[in-house]
Amino acid sequence: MPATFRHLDDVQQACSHCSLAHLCLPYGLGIGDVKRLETLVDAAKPIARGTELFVQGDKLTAIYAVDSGAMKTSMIDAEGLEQIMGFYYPGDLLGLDGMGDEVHHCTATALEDGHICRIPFDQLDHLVDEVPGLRRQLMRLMSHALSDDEQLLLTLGRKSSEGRIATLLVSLSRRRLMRNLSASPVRLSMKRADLANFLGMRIETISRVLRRLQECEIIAIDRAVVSILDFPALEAWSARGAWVADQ
Amino acid sequence: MPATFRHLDDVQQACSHCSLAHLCLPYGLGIGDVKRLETLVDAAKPIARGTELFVQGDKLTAIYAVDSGAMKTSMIDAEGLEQIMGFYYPGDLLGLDGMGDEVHHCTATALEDGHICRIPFDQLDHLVDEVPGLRRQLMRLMSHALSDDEQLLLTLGRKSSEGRIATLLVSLSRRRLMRNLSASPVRLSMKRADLANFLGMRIETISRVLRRLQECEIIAIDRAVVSILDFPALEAWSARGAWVADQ
DNA sequence: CGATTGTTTGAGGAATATCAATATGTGTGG
DNA sequence: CCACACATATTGATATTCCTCAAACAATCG
Repeated sequence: MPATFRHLDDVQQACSHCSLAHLCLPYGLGIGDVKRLETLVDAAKPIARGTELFVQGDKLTAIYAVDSGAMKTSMIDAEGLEQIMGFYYPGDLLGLDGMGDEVHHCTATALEDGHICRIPFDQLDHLVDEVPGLRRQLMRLMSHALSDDEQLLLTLGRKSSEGRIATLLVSLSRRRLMRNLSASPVRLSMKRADLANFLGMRIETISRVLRRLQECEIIAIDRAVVSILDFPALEAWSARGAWVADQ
Repeated sequence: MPATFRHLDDVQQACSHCSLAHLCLPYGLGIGDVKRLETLVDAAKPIARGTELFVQGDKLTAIYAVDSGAMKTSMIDAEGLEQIMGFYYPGDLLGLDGMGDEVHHCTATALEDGHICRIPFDQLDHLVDEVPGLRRQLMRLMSHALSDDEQLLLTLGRKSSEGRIATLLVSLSRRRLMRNLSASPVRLSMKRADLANFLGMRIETISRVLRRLQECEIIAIDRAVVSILDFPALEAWSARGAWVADQ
């Protein structure tokens, strides 16, 4: 067995611990296939806040999964400005967007200290040719990852600032639920400036909207931790300012 | 030879006429592979304005290429509102976003009478397993198609209304250049309401900005046809209101 | 603790949505 | 070909949202 491969016992533990469950790659594969895949995944490695996991333009050598902590991805757009693409929490996969041409399209940065799983791409790529179901699953994940982000960014584009914040909070909360975590509290690991960049508004406006949400007792904020007190109300706010397209 | 396959002579003509050239699938494949692929493509079929080529949720049975005319794609988002995802002109591929899970994620509608090429998915899928380069090329196209749209929508999110319109015009013009067409004029086949939906602003604002661009003699509008008189100026406007992220 | 970085709050102004009215274009049947 | 109805686009006046600038406040880190 090559040195990069680990024993199946270690691996089973690694991936079950990884809470990725149905969101991660194994979904839809046979038992044997999953085991072969799991042997590719390195144990979660620590990453320090501010560290870049990969940089836009880097050759894609691996796919990553957030084990603990939080990450952001960002792109430098045509005008040379940074645009934050998304925020990633435990269970989320990173680097899928670069699988097409094997180059990372964005930069991934740690928002706080955490741990990251690494799935070497060349080994995965070989396995893809051997296991028919894996290619499907990868493409499924790829298109889902992209369309989820896209969907969020799209709807944000037509909302008021209140709607944007509420939508983001609802989205983060829903993603927690999908991982069998409690809907609340949500941890906003990113700085206000990151939020502002992502949501396309100013940090001052972020502050004001969050204050308004607190005054209405829809959320409660303690440092980075946001407790959702009234989920239905938050959802109602998330529709706010979503212009109905005329005709 | 199955009835659905056509003779290579017909096919060569079909794809060379199709102006997809380097943008279409054949790019990067060997001559033999290209010929095998071309046998899958049906001749361009007419489509009437307003017709839906495929609908969100439909099983993916084919990939499409715009031969003539123009198309839009749209999604119904979580709040039940229509969100226009993009506009497609001759040479553009449609349906790539659904390749992951073989379900169309958006609805494609003809903006004017035109012609569409159809590439049956099941046959393409078989070919993918046989021709190694094709899978790469498809994933490349897939991720590019997605990231191009995403990029545009993203940058739009942080721009003023003037910046948004200018950016869209520049983008449409650049896409014409990529197909060896003249940069100008650009045909805005879609209604103002579609533009407004896509750009996240109101139709009245669209009107006003277009008027301002005309008054500055940067563009000239005749019906749906927009002539770009001063490309550098338009590019300058496209950066307008692109907030510099603080910090 | 200072120094630095990040966040909140306030006052004023610019951009853009909204509402209402008019104009232009497009298709249909006489 | 014209006249009408209907859809689409433009224009104007007003209201609102959100950004800008400026300052105070809180947190973090050496």
